[in-house]
Amino acid sequence: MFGNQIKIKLKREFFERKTLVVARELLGKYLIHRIGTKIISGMITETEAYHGFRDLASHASRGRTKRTEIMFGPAGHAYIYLIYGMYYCLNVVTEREEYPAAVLIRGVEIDQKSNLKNKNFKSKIKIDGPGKLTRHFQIDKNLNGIDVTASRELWIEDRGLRIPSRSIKRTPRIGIDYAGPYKDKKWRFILKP
DNA sequence: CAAGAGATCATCT
DNA sequence: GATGATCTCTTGA
Repeated sequence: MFGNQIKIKLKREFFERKTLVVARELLGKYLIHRIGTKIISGMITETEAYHGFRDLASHASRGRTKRTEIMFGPAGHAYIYLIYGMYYCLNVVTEREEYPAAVLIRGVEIDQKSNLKNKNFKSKIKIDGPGKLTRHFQIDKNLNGIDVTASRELWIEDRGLRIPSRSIKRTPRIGIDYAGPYKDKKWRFILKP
């Protein structure tokens, strides 16, 4: 049986809000990638917000280009790009059209079942880092631009978890030392273990 | 443990 | 031609 677990695909309105709110509220939601009959899923534990024209850490601060176009588009679409020649990063676009913003999904926790001598063990495994995450989820450029609120391939679910604010940590974002006054903004959200 | 470097390429100058 | 919203491995204290 499937039990009575709530599973609600996040709608566009969820992503049309302020980027910092979306980044905060994505913690505890479930990222799902379906490849044929195979499902890869995990609970989101770490995000970062990139928003506005001035945020020097955001690709969009360099202007509207072919690559960043998607960040200026409607909320709920995936923004996926290649970084350092070998890793993909998965973002979801937020806020209104024409305002460039997205949330980078940096970490998830997955359930892993291992079978050892006829005994089933369930364990949680953490995947830290956007590059490792996309590698695990088998996400690449082919999914760039996809509408995560309509897709049956890639989406995000609410399974009814409420995350209290005391279990959330905020820190500056990673890998953006060049971002001047924006490098110290606490726009990274982490679900404490 | 911390620090440094290499991998590797789409995107922008 | 330079660089980056990263990761992994190596070196050295």
